[in-house]
Amino acid sequence: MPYPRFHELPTARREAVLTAAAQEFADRGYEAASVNRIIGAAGISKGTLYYYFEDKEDLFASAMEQAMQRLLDQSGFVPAHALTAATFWNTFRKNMRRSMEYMEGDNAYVRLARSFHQLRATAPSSTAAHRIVDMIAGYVRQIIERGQELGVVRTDLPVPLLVEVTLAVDEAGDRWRIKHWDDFTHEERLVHADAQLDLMRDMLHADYQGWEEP
Amino acid sequence: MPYPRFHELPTARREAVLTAAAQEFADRGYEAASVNRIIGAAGISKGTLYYYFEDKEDLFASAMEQAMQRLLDQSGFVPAHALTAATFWNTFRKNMRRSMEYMEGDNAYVRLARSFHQLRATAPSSTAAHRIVDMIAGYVRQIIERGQELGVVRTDLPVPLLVEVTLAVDEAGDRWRIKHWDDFTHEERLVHADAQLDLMRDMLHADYQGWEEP
Amino acid sequence: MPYPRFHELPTARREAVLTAAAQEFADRGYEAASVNRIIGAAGISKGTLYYYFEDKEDLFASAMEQAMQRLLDQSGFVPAHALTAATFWNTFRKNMRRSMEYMEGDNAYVRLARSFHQLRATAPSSTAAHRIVDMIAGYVRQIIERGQELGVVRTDLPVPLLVEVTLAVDEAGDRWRIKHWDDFTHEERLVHADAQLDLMRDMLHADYQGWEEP
Amino acid sequence: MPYPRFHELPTARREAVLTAAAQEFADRGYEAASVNRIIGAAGISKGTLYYYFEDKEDLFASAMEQAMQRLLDQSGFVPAHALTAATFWNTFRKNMRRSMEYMEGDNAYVRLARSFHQLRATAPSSTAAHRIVDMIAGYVRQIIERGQELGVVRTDLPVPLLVEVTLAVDEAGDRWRIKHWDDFTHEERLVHADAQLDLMRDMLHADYQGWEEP
DNA sequence: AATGAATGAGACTTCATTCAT
DNA sequence: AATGAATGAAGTCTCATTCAT
Repeated sequence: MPYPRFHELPTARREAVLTAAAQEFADRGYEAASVNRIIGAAGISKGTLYYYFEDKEDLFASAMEQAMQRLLDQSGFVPAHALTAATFWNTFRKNMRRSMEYMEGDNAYVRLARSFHQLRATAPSSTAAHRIVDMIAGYVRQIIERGQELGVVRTDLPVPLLVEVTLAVDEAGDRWRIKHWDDFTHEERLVHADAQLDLMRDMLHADYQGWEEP
Repeated sequence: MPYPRFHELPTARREAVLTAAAQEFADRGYEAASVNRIIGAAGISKGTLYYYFEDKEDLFASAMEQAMQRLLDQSGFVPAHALTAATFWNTFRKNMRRSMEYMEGDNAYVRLARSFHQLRATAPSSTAAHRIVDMIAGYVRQIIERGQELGVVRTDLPVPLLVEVTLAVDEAGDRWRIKHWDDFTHEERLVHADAQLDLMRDMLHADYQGWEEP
Repeated sequence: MPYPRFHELPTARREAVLTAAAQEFADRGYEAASVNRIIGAAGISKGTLYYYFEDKEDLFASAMEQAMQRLLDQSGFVPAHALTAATFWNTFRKNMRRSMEYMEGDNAYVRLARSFHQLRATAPSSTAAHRIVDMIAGYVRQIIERGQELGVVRTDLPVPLLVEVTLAVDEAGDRWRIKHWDDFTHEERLVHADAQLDLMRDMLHADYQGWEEP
Repeated sequence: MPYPRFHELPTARREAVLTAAAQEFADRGYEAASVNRIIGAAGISKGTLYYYFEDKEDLFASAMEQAMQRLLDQSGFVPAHALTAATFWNTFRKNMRRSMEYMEGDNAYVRLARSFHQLRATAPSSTAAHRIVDMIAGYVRQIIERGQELGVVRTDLPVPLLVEVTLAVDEAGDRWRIKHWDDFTHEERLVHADAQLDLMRDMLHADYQGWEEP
C-alpha cells in the first residue's frame, strides 16, 4: 500500500506518477518494467518514488488499482444483489459495450489489463499484487454466486474454477482485442463484444446436459 | 533459431537443456528467468549455451517448441481431417481423460503443461517466440475450422478469437487443477474434466441465439 | 553536541529520542543504524531531529552519553576516593549483585548494557563520540588508579590498557549472560557473577610474578 | 564461501583482491566498507567480484580468514594436545611475542582484527561471519579445555564464558595496541605483551579462592 | 567443440540531509 | 518551533553476453 502521503499529493502529480507507471508496466510487463524509466517519465527523483511507495510491486498494484477504478467508474459498477434473472446478462452486455467505448478513447487500459493477467500468472503469492487480484476475483465471484442463486449460472463446477475460467475468457478477449485493434471498425468491435459475452453466457449457463457415453 | 549444431547433439543433452529452460521459464516468466540458473540445472557451461543459441529469446522459443511437442505427443494428437461431427467432442473428451490419467502418474507433465501456458503469457512480443505460439495456435485453429465445417462450432466470431479463448479456458482449467490437485479424488477430477470440456463445448457450440434488445 | 534547544525539551520527549536512538545503535551498530527508524520509534519528525542534532554522529554521541549515565545511576556509583583496601573488591561485588538483581526485574537494563558495549565497539573514530567513551573510561580509570594507590591493583601495565581490558571482560560477561540468561537459575547466575568478578580481581591483582625465562 | 574459481586464480590477483578488501574493512569497519571502493583498489570489475564471492559478507570472511591464516603461519600454530602443564603458558608467550614482531611489519592485520571483533559484536548469527568466529573460538576452546585437563586453567566457570572472556581480553589488547602503537618502542611493546599474557594467566589460573562474606 | 572468466550496464532500494513552509 | 516532502548519491547485487583459450 502506498504511504498515506501519496494520497495527499496534488492530483496532477499523483496522476503523473500513476500514469507513467501504468504506461511502463503496460508496455513491458511487470518484470521488464524499469523503475528508472518510470521516474524519468514522471519527472520525479528516485528517492521521491520510494518516499511514496514501498517498492516496485506496491507501485504496480497502485497503478493497477487506479486503472481498475477508472474502468469501473466508466463502465458502471453493478452490485451483485441488484441483479435479477431478467437483467443478469443484459447488464453485463451494457457494461461491456460501455467499456469498449471507453477503451477506444484510451487504450492504455487494455495494455495495463494485460499486465494484470501477466502478473497473476507470474508472480507467486506475493503480497501487494494479491490485493488487486483478490479484489477483481472477489467481485467476479460475487456475480457468479448471485447468478447461481438466480438460476442463470451452472452449479456443476466449483465456483473458484468458474471464476478462473471467466477471468481467462475475459483476458483472452483482451489479448485478442489488443492484437487486432486496428483491423476492425467501431461497429465490428461492438459485434465482437456481444459475441464474446455470448460465449461467456453459453459457457456459464445453467442447463448442463452431461455426456453420452460412446 | 538455434544453430544447426544444436540439433546434432546427443538427445539426452539436448533434452536436458530444453527441459531445464522450460522449467525456469515456466517458474519465473521470461524476464525473471535467469540464464545462469538454466545452465546450472542443465549442467552445461555459459559458453556452450551461447554456442548453441543466439540469445535468451532463442532459447526461450526452443524450449517452448519442445514443451509443445511433448504435450501433443502425450495427450494424443488427432489430425483435424479425421474428425467427424459424431466424433468431434467425444474425441477431445477422451484426450482430456487420457491426459488426466497421465498427470496422476507423472506430475512433471503438470509442470510442463503449466510451462506452456506460462510461456504463452510471458512471451516477449518480439520475433522468435511467436513462431511457436503460432504453431500451437495453428493446430487449434485447424481443429476449430474443421469443427465449423462439420457444423459443430459457431461461426459468428473471428476464428483467431475462438482460438485465443479456447486456449485460455484450457489454461484456466490447468491452473486450477494444479492448485487444488490434492483437494479432490480421482473420481471428482474426472467429473471436473468432463464439466470443463462441457464448458468449452457450450461456449463454442453452433447455434448462436443473439441478444434481445432490451 | 546537540543544540541547546534540545536540553530545554520536556524530559519525556528528550528521553524518548535518546532511548530510541540507543536502542537502534545498539541493535545494528553505528553505520547500519537508520535515522529513519529512530525517528519512527521516537515519534518525532525528520526535521525535528535535525533541529536538535547536528547530524547522525551527534545523535549517536548523545544517546551514548545518556546510556552511560543511566548505567552509572542504576548500578550504584561509588566515588573512587571513598574506597579502601579493605572495601575495594567487595564494593564491586555488591554492585555487581545489585545490577544482577535489577536485571532480573527489568530486562531493558540488559539491552541498555548491551547498548553501551556495542556503541563502544562501533563508535566512529571521529571526534564527537569519543567524549563519551572518554567519560566512562575516565571513571574506570579513577577506580583503577585508586586501587593502585591502595596496593590492590597491579602497576606493571599502562593504566589505559588496564581500563581497556577491564571494560572488555565486563562486556564479555554481559554478552554471555544475555545469550544464556534462561539456561540458569537465579542462584547459578549469582555464582557466575561472583566468579566473573573473581576473574577480574585475579587479572588486576597486585602481585605480578613475571615470567621465568625458559 | 568464495566460489572455487577464486582459489584457482593466479596468486597475484587473488591477493590483490583480498588485500584491497582487508584494507577497506580494516579502515572503515564492515558496514561502512564499500564494495565499490574495494573493486576500485583491486582493479577488477563489479561483476568479477561477484563472480568470485557470494556477497559482501563472504568477501569479508575471506579477507579475514586470510589475515588469520597469515598470523597463524607467522606466530606458529600449536595443536592443543601438544601442550603440557610445563609448557602451557610459555608457549603462548612465545607466540604472542612472535605475532608482535609480525605486526610490526604489517599492522593492517591488527586493524582487520578490529573489524572482526566489531562484526562479532554487531552481526547477528549471519552465516558467513560465523565461519571465522567459530574457527577462532573453536581453537581457543580447545586450548582452554586442554588447560583444564592439565590443571592449569580454572574449572569453576562454564567453558564458553572463559572463551568469551579470553577473546575479549585479547581484543582489548589489540585495540589498545592499535591506538598507542607509536607511543612505545619495540622493547616496551614486548614488555606489554608479556604483561598482557600474565593478565590472562592470572585470570584463567586454576586456584579459585572464593569470596569472604563481609 | 566447448569452456568459463570477465565484464559493465543496469536492477531495486536506502541513506542522511536540506529547506520551504 | 516544528514539520515532512524531496532529493541524489551511493548502496549491494544480477544480468545477458563476449571472447580468449
